Amino acid sequence: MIEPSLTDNSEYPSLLIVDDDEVFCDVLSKALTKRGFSITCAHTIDDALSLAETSTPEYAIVDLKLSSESGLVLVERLRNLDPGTRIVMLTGYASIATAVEAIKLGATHYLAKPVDADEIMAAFERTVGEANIPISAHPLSVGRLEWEYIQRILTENDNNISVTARILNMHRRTLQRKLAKRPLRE
Amino acid sequence: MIEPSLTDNSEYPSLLIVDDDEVFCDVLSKALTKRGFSITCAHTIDDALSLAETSTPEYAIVDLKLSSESGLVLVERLRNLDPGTRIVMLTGYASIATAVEAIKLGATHYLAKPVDADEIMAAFERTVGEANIPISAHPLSVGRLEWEYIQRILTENDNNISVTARILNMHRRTLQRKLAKRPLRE
DNA sequence: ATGGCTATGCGACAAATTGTCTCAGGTATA
DNA sequence: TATACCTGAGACAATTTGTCGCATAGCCAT
Repeated sequence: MIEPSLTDNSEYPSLLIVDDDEVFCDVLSKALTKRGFSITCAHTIDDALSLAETSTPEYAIVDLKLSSESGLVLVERLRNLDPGTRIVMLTGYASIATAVEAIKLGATHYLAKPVDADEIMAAFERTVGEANIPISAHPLSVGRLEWEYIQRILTENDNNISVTARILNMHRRTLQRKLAKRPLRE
Repeated sequence: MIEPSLTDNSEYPSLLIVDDDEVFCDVLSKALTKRGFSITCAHTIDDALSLAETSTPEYAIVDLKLSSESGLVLVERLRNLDPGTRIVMLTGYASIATAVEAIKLGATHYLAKPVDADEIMAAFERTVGEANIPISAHPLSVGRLEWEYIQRILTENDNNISVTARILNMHRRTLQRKLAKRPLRE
């Protein structure tokens, strides 16, 4: 738990980091402080919300997988508190399905870990249409395709693992194990 | 179920398919006609735009990779013509970056090929949050998805097993064995 | 509160699939 | 002919799945 910046009249823009990995929070916190932000950290959704209710941050970095809950709900809440908040979703378990959800919920951008502080900064600044997004030359590997597909069906089924396993005609234990692994890059 | 347009003289909702693969357009066109849409196809951005300017479609399916250009610009244009148009972006070269951009530009959803017609329908109806009417149409099993995907990449590479295995990041021996087996039913 | 139903996480072991290495052709091209 | 690809296939180890089982938790109706 980190102390909230009670006085928001700081000359630095406020930035809330929400990630259950404390080490990650610390490292990122330092890197962004150096870049001129006033950082606050939270490790759970509840903490993040109470901090945000006290003083809504101008920027937020939210991890998708917060222990048991999904950071997606937090994106929605933060945006309800202040539609002007710029939110970057960050995750080691990135998928197209969750990226789509995050953006629909109002996230400014969605990045896959590992990222460095500069990429995050760039993500905050980015607006639609300005960047020329390159279309990947190579199709997804079969492993990655499977991951994306699983994530999509899972999302469509409210993250219900049992239901998804049945739909996909795969053993629940197997699905469990696949989800526990990190997605392949590329 | 999707309701027919009130303004259009047709009793069926209009749907514009934009993909440079003519075969794909034809197949999809038939499948969606059967499901009660009034289909128009275009293979280039320019064609799509002039068609859309004449009569803006209620729904659109846009491929990301249109020969040289990016389907992303088309999403933007279609939305400018009519913000009510529901657009699903479809692609064989999916990536998180383009998915994020597509949604920001106003696409309703973003799907990686292969998909079947029912999944596209579901995508049109899908809104944020979750829990829509879980349409019984069960999606492909992972095995089936993989099979279709492999077949597509294989065809794109002139049936060269070695090349395909490399692209798919899988061992040639494994691909060999997968191909030796039958196409999965279901 | 109790039972019924379902979802979930995870250990353990067998069954199946993959990765790896190998060899033996086949085909094209310089 | 030498070189550089492709291909199918055998053998064996390394991994991944399928199948159990069990304990816990939430929800709902009795």
